[in-house]
Amino acid sequence: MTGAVKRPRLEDVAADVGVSTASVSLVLRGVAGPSAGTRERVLEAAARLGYRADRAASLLARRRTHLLGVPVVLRDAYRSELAEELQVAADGRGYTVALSAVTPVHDEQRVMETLLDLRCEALLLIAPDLSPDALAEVGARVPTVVISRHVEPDGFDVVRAADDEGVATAVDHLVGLGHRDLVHVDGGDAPMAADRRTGFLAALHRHGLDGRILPGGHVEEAGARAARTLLDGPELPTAVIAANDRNAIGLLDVFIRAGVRVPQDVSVVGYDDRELARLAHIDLTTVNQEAAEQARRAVGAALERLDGERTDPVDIVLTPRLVVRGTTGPPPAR
Amino acid sequence: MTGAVKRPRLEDVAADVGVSTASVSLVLRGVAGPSAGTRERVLEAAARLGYRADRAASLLARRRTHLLGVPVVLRDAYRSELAEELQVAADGRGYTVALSAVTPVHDEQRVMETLLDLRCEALLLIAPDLSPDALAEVGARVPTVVISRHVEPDGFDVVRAADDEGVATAVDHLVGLGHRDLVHVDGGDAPMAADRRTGFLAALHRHGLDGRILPGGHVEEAGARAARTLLDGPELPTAVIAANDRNAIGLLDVFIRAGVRVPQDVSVVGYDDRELARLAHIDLTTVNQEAAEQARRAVGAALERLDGERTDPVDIVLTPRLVVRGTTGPPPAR
DNA sequence: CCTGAGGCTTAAAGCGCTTTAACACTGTGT
DNA sequence: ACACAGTGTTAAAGCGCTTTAAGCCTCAGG
Repeated sequence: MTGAVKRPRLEDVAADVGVSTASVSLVLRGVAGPSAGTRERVLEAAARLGYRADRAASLLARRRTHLLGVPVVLRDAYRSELAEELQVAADGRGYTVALSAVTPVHDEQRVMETLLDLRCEALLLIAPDLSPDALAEVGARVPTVVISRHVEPDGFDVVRAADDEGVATAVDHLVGLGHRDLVHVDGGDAPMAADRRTGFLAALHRHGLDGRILPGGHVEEAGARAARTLLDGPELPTAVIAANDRNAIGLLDVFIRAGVRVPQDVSVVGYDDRELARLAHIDLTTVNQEAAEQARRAVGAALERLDGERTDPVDIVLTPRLVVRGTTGPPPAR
Repeated sequence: MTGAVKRPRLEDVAADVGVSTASVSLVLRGVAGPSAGTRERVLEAAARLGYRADRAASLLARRRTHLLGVPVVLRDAYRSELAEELQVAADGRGYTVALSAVTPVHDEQRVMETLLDLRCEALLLIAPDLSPDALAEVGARVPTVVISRHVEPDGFDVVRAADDEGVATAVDHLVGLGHRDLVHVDGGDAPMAADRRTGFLAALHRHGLDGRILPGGHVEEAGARAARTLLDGPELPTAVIAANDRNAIGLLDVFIRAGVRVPQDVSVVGYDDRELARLAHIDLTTVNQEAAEQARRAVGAALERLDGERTDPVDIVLTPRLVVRGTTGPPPAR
């Protein structure tokens, strides 16, 4: 039953109160002008009639839409979480987030077009796979913020957490516990993998140590594979820093099935601090990327551009935070 | 750089070609009328100028928006996957999906309002938590389809997979393998849990058997807890059917850490067939809910209402499909 | 040669809201 | 009394597109 009760228009409210539509519009948007009396009567009538502004008409008339476009990869928990935080952050600043899913049949480009058709005023891209050139092109068209990806700002802003520092805190923690033989299972060709690799090596060098890097990937399967490789090797390292939490989960799973005790035999560190890592039976030491803060900064950066407060691109780099849980401990005595 | 190059308007294309905006509009929407010559010239000019219709204006003028609203719980992989499938299905029928996230600060009601403000013509609700009354209220306002939830259609349509049948296929499979002592770790007070419980018991009864039900929940933690309970009990069942895949993963994790072999000592079945279940080292036998098909049916149901082809509510029930993998096998010899 | 039909095209009236310039009024200072 | 600054309010002009009725041709038939 499509209760086809026509929704009330501004005009209906105006007629009810006995003022012009201009006054009603002014009151409803909280613009100064109308008297307290008018204000009150308009608000009462609007509430009584259940009036809700027609967004399409409103957008058409005013030049602003107050819509921020966010392409989202629903299969990726980290990106989904960030999208959620973006919506919260945008809401707090009076903006609405329009989400559109990147799927096998809707690539990033296509989703951005859809979002622009909806008249989003800015695009917030969460760890996009686009090339720097493609990003620059987008940035030239519409205010754009790239989130959680290390890329040179070029007509667009960047907000990210320092992956190298994040890995370094993990290294420091492990070395502090006495570990000397560390392995990093990397994220393959994922965008952030390079920084994590260099961060790993650089941190070890600072301690006068060297370390091994094992090719990995960003999903459980890759961690599992890496674990098997390690188990087949001559000697297990005393600690492993995984590319991310999913990778770490796969790693843990295979270790445990093989009878390797964590952290007694080997310590494991993840990355992302996903919900999964916090579960009692996983209890994974990991690195938190401050998603909420990244989201707030990203929305802030977009609004600065929209408000014309800034035109130069910025690169906002946050410091990740190590969360120590139960999968790390002193190395086994040799 | 907000390359503030004003986007071309219909009028610009019309001027370029030397015809009226009406003709251009007609051509661009593929409406019969304009001659082949006009058609061609308009299309050429539109492409050359990079014209894209302003959706807000277009929506305002025509009464339709071709927008379907989907509230999505980003933290829930099953719902996210369904949202993705909905977008694909809608796209195939010429509609666009507007997604909005349900977050701690945006409850389902609020998200629906946002979506309606964007002028979505229908709402597709994925396993909503709303009460039947609340759903009926929504359905009275706007064409609504409830997906993946067993609820009496009441002014809205329902598309779902039969949870009881799904569990029954799992039971049949296990009993066929020789199992006689089955346990179901349920989904607590999640909406689908009840059907899975009754399906479990009914299927066993058909085989002349009885079974135990353990209180659970829909996340890994609940499965882990249930596993500990079972390990502490007098005797392990030979097979466990979990509330869903996440629950099963938690269960498996604890079993494996305790040295229980799967499936040699105990068989485990999940529900949902999430990506995780397919991983080589998990290889979980589980029940697939045909998300893509549910999505197609849901979009179809919504469009039927929008096109006025149907006003009576429907309840479309699909049959889930058991996917046999490596966590199920014959029971241990006693 | 006139009429009517049929094919194209377009003028113009919205869609529901925002915004600006102009128009009352009041009261204040001179 | 008179100009002058507020204060409140509104008429009216869009925003960019769709849609309908009317107009203009051309051509076949009478």
